[in-house]
Amino acid sequence: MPPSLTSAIATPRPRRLVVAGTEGCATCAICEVRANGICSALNDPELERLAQVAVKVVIPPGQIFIEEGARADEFFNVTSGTVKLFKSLPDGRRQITGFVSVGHFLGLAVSKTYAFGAEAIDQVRLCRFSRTRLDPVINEIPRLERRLLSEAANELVAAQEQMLLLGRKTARERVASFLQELLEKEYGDSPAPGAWISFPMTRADIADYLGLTVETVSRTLSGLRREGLITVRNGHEISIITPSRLHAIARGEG
Amino acid sequence: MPPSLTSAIATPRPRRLVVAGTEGCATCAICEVRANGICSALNDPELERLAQVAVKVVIPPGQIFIEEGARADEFFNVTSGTVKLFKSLPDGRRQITGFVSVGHFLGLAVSKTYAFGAEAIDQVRLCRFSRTRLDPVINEIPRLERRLLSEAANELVAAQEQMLLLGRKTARERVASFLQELLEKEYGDSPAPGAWISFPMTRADIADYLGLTVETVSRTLSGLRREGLITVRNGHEISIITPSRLHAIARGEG
DNA sequence: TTCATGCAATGATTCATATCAAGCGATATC
DNA sequence: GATATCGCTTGATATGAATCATTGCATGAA
Repeated sequence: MPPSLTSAIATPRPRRLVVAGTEGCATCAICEVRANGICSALNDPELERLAQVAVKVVIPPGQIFIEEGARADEFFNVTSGTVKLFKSLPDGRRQITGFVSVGHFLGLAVSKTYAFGAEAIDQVRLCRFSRTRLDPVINEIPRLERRLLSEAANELVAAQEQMLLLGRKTARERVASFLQELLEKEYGDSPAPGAWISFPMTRADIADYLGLTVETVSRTLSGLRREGLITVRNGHEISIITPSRLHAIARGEG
Repeated sequence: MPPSLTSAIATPRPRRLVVAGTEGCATCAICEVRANGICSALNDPELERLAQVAVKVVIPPGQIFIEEGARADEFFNVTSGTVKLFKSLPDGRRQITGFVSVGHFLGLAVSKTYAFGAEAIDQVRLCRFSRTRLDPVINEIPRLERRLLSEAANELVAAQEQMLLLGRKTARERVASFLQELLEKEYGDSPAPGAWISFPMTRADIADYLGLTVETVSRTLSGLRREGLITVRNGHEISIITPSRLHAIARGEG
């Protein structure tokens, strides 16, 4: 009955939050991701202000650093690596609501607790902000709030697209949409046919993201491969031979 | 292959946007929904400022007033009635991403176009704002922006919950979740067992919201009725006999 | 080397939900 | 007053994806 139970159990539940490494960060101004994320909205003095409340942390692969339902008293800004966001049912079924990487921030919460969990897929670097210390900074810098709003609006659009996928698309269309999304993340809207795209998530992650089982994801990828639409290398690198065909499938016109 | 094609075709595609009625609104201060929506964040002079850019409109049932992909140059604030938001596939499959009623605002868009459509279910009253005229007002009133951000965060949480539903819940769990949601909208978290809740959406709407077919929604409701968990009256009123049982089912513990 | 473990692919079978079909009341149309 | 049409329900059947089962291939440990 529960579709993703197996994948949820097969995956070893990573241990509880232990911050693996922290480094002081007095110099957001020279941060390697300054052009991304919330920081891109700020000038030097504002960054200086932000730096005072930021701590850099490193999260090893597989570690959950936001626990569903935990007190939401921290904000994060991803500076490298890939994070999966998820929601779970009591029996272990899991839905991944998004994969986020450099530039994205995490922790926007309505209530006092996080409505979702977050787990590092590969090694992840984050900027961590205490909420109580970040709030006054946000109040001081309207552009920062503007930036958060636009980020939230973006995520909302992505979420609506994903609802369409989960509610109405076939397995084939879902997998095609996922690959399409990878392609867009890498190259924007310029297709670049034949280029290799590598992705860190496992088949189980993809399944939990697309509302399918591991087997269906695997079979569907094999199918697309057999049809000559894609090539797969080492399991975690794909090359999209015919982006336009894939795009058509993703929209249900395949 | 396309699950909701039938329901999409069965539903007569409502005609294009024609604003049915407009009334000037110089008096947001005495607006009946002042306590709700974006207005609740404002004091009298601020409301006065807002009123200058607002127009009240009335939308008849079935009319689409936001067209997917259309230029996004208006904001709306729902003052009465119920609206369904949706996304569609080229072949007509449709996913309803949410039902919104009094207090909600619509039109937060990332790009220059709306990523979703909006259709009135019953008669809907809206406050309409031209985006170009609203933007400066938002800049002037930080609290307004704060309010928009919190609203967006709320919607994001709801969207994640819905992704979990669409990706991982069974038909029974989906319908139970929907009823649960109706109950919460009406009574917050105090169950009020036995009270009648009326809802305006059709079975087809519910199906398109839950990623099911009309038939499955109907059968599932009948099942819950037969089991004595709910009572249905006139098709659009339900009474939840055992809220806790329903809640358990919705979370997959039924 | 051998063994265990995790991840992916694939085949056989089952099952939940879609599809197809029919009927029923309410409301609207001619 | 006959006849559509719409929204909903229910039954019979089909099917796409889940489930169950096996295998292969890495990688890491003993």
